[in-house]
Amino acid sequence: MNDTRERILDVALDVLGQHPDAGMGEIASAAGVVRRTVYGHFPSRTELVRTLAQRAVSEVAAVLTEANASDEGADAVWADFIARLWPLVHRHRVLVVLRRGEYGEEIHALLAPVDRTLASIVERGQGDGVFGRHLPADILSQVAWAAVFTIADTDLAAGTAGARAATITSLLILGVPEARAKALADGPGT
Amino acid sequence: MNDTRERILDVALDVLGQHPDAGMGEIASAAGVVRRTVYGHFPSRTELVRTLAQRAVSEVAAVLTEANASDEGADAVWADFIARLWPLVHRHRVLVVLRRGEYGEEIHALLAPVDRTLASIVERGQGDGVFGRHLPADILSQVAWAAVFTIADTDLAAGTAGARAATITSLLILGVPEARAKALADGPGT
DNA sequence: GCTCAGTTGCACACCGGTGTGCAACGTACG
DNA sequence: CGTACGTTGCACACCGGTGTGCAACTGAGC
Repeated sequence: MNDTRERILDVALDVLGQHPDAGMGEIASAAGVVRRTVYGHFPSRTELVRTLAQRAVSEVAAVLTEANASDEGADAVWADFIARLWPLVHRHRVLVVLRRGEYGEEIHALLAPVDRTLASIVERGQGDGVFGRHLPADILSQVAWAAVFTIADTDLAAGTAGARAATITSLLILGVPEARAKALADGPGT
Repeated sequence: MNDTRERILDVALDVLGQHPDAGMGEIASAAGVVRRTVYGHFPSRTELVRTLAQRAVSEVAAVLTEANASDEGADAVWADFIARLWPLVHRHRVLVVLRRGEYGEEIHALLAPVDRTLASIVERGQGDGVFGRHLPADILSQVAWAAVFTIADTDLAAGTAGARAATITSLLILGVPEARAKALADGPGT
């Protein structure tokens, strides 16, 4: 089957997210296939990880674009983004995990456009007074972003509770008052 | 010299913090010593990492105990803790980094008392109404704690700006209003 | 029934890191 | 001066993961 390749990529995303040092053997058996078969689809482990990372980044970039298309305030855009992102947050866990170690440089480069968009949203929010100025926009966006993954690693990961928690927490980091953060997390409208 | 052992531990802390997969050779040369010498002080890489982790954890535990000894409010205790922790935050980077991968279990166990104390502080704060209830105390403390290290990884790491940013951000996560957070970050008094 | 693509199950060479053994060296301390 | 300890610079065996080669098998489509 040609969807073997797809299955390998999907499984590798999970496996590497949990255990970034997993070898080709581990990935292969998780995909219900033999190590040799993986090499039939990807010339090297590096190449597998590369395509994996590209796929994950393009998915998050798409979600971000959708959320950013709205003409809502920066806080609503952020909340919308986190809500959309949540169902596939495990697909990015691998990016966060892989960002340290061998592939760090490469993934950082792939993520650069996303980082920039995030920073611009935060910057706009700061300009409008809905976000705080306790940190420069680029760093602030990174910290808020990272918190989402921290929460994804907790017990809350499953269910909608996680999405709500991630949204509220990241908004708090951005300097949004608690009441407003909760309102944004609950109702998609203003 | 017998302080060779100390130097190895110190250097390993930095090296592994930056690059958790560093080998004995890398650590050795960073310590200005030959690989064989490291094995003269530590029977195995595992043992090196173990003593390293114990040392780092006991340092942070000491700082936490100091901060927690005060009878201030939970928010002031937290701010005090982060301020004290900041100068040696790089010594824990290694713990955070190592928490994923091979030594995860072990480090998690070492950190358990710290985690518990942190959670109890947050719980007290929630009871007093100074911290929010958007997350259960144990998870909330972990997220706030993790944010400190996220900030430590940014450009702000050096200087007092980082300490201030880390304190404010973690307090925001805990649900402290921005004005109060800034006040706590600036003045040690109420 | 034949073909062909994908898969399997070995075999192998290679590499890098680990941990050990041992002889030689230097030097601080008696 | 001599000795004793820490360090050095090899040597080596071992292990686990990578990537390749090749023959055999399977199964779906012609």
